[in-house]
Parts: sequence; C-alpha cells; structure tokens
Amino acid sequence: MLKLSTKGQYGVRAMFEIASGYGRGPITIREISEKQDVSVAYLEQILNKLRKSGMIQSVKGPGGGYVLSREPDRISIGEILRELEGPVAITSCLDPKEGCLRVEGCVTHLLWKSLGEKIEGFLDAMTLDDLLKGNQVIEIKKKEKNRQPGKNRAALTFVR
Amino acid sequence: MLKLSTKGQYGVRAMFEIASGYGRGPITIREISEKQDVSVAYLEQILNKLRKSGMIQSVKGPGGGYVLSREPDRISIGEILRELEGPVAITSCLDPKEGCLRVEGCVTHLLWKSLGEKIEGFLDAMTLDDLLKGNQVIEIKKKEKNRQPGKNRAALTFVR
DNA sequence: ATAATAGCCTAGTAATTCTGTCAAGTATTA
DNA sequence: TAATACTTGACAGAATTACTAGGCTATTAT
Repeated sequence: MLKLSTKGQYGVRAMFEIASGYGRGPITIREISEKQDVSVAYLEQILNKLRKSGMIQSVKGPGGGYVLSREPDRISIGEILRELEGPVAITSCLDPKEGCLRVEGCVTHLLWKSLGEKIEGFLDAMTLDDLLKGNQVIEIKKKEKNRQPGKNRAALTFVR
Repeated sequence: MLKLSTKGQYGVRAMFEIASGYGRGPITIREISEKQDVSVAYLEQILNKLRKSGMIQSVKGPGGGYVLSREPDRISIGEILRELEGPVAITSCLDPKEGCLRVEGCVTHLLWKSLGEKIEGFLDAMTLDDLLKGNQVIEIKKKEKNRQPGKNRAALTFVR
C-alpha cells in the first residue's frame, strides 16, 4: 500500500545525480540514464516537469545538460515529488480540488489528514544534500575511488 | 501521490461501523452499506478478507452479521490496511518479496525505508477505539440525538 | 420441515492509471 | 553548419482498480 510511482522515484534519483555534480557543470540526460538505468525518453518527460517548476535549468548545445537552480540543501524531496505526482492525497477527500462531504466520514478524514501532514513534513525536511551526505558515508565505507578534481567550472556559469 | 485505494478506505470505515456497535450484537453488511455508502457486493469482498485474518467474525442466518473479535483498542488501522492492501511498500525495492539490487540506489533506499517505517508506526499506533473517541467528541459538539439503549445483547454471545 | 435471512465464493469486466516509447521538432554552440 | 541536446505531444500496452453478477451455503424463526 501507499506506493510511489516510478516517475517519482526516478525523479528523485535523477535529481540526486544532478545534485552530485553540483558546481561541476551540467550533466546530460544520457549520463543520468546510464547511471540510474532509466531510459532517456522517460527521463526527458520527468526532467521537463522539474525544469518548468524552476528547480533545475537546462543548458542547450554541446557540453550542455542540466544543473540545479539552487543549492542541494535548498531542494527538498517533497518539492520534487509534489511536482511530479501532485500533493500527498491519501484519499481523494483530501485532494485540494475536492472537499469531503461525508459528515460521518469526518473521523477517518482527520486520520488521513494527519497522516498526510506527517508524510509531507518528513519529505519537506529531507533535502538533496541529506541524500548526498548519506551517500558520502557509504562511499567512505566502500573506499571510493579518488575523484579527479580537474575542470571544476563554476556552477553559476550555468545558471542564468 | 501516495494514494490509498478505496478498498483500504472502505475497509477502515466498515470496521469503524462494526466497532461502533461493539457489545450490541452483529451488524449486517446491509447496514454498513447504507451508513457508509458502499455497495454490499464490494463490502462482502472486503469483510471477507478481514474475517479470514481473524479480526472480525461473522454470524450467519437471521439476526446475523459481523462482530469484532477483539476490543476496539486492540485493533489498529495498520492491521486493517495491511490485510487489505499488503505492507507499506513505497518502492518495490522495499517489498519484502523483492530485494534492492542497486548499490548506488542505497541512498534513496534508506529514505523510502525510513519513511515507510514512520508511516507504519503511525498506523499501528492508531486504533479503532481512537476513531470512536474522536467521533464522540464530534457528536457531543453536534448535540447528538440520544441513542436508544434498548436491546443490548452481550457481545460475547456472538464470539465463538 | 422450510422459507427467509444472511453471509460465502468465484468470475468477469469496464475504466483508469502507469510506464513507458516514438517521432518530429527547436535551440545552441564548436 | 553539423553535432549535440533539449522539447513536445501523441500514443499504446500492461497493470491495477473498482467494482458487478450470480450462484452457493449456513442458520434460525415459525
């Protein structure tokens, strides 16, 4: 129960990849596709939505790709998921578009509402930076291969 | 995102109805159907699953219906939902049946896992009795019509 | 006994959502 | 101006959801 669609999952993973290159120039869809094992065509759809919401920006032409519009610690998982899948709406009753008309249903209404708020609170508190840090812990454990430091173009170059 | 199917929602509402009659004899599917506005045929499916799990019991024949097998404060919402919709599994990765094979995906894996645990914790802590009490608060506010106390058959009569 | 009541069980199915693919663009830069 | 990369909309197969239909079995009041 309470499954997340692949779109949301892939979206977060794609954002993670973009975030992990933060400050080192754009990342192409192809790269994300290879690293996260999601088709380029599907990623296009997903990144397009995220771009329109303003959290990432695209750079066209050779050498182009995607960059974060903000620092990783200012982009929450909740924001990404809401953009791709709409707000948390355990029941249709709680969808902002509709209202709950069942008076007797108010008890469960409150239940779902408070669960929804708990979930949103969690997701909004978690940022891409948290994911990056979590990853670094794992990388250290795995004795990550030394990352080559060359060619670090400034992030701001790609944000316009 | 993170929708609950109608099956789960109806299941909780049906259980609420059964719980609200706790100690006053069985409630028929027809009654639940009318009060909660869900078709009898669909409720049959739902209650059948719940019955097989042991949290309710059925009484056949005239005067029959459904009764709770335990007190309302010993049946959690989580238990009901798990029975109807399986465990909380934000991603298929976390479904007990499958394992997560993506090493790089571990970061998000942890994210979904801890979200799932939070949700389950919440749902397991919430019982039918909590719903009943929540309802009473509302009823008092609304100056509920006095419930007729007649014909209170003992609950144990129907539990065998 | 037997008719009425109430739950039990198995299928099937229409509608919707999900999970992508495809193809034909447009924009940018080396 | 060729190469690279993003943009957009349509569409299709698979899976899931949300039911309905219809016949069966068990129990009990009379």
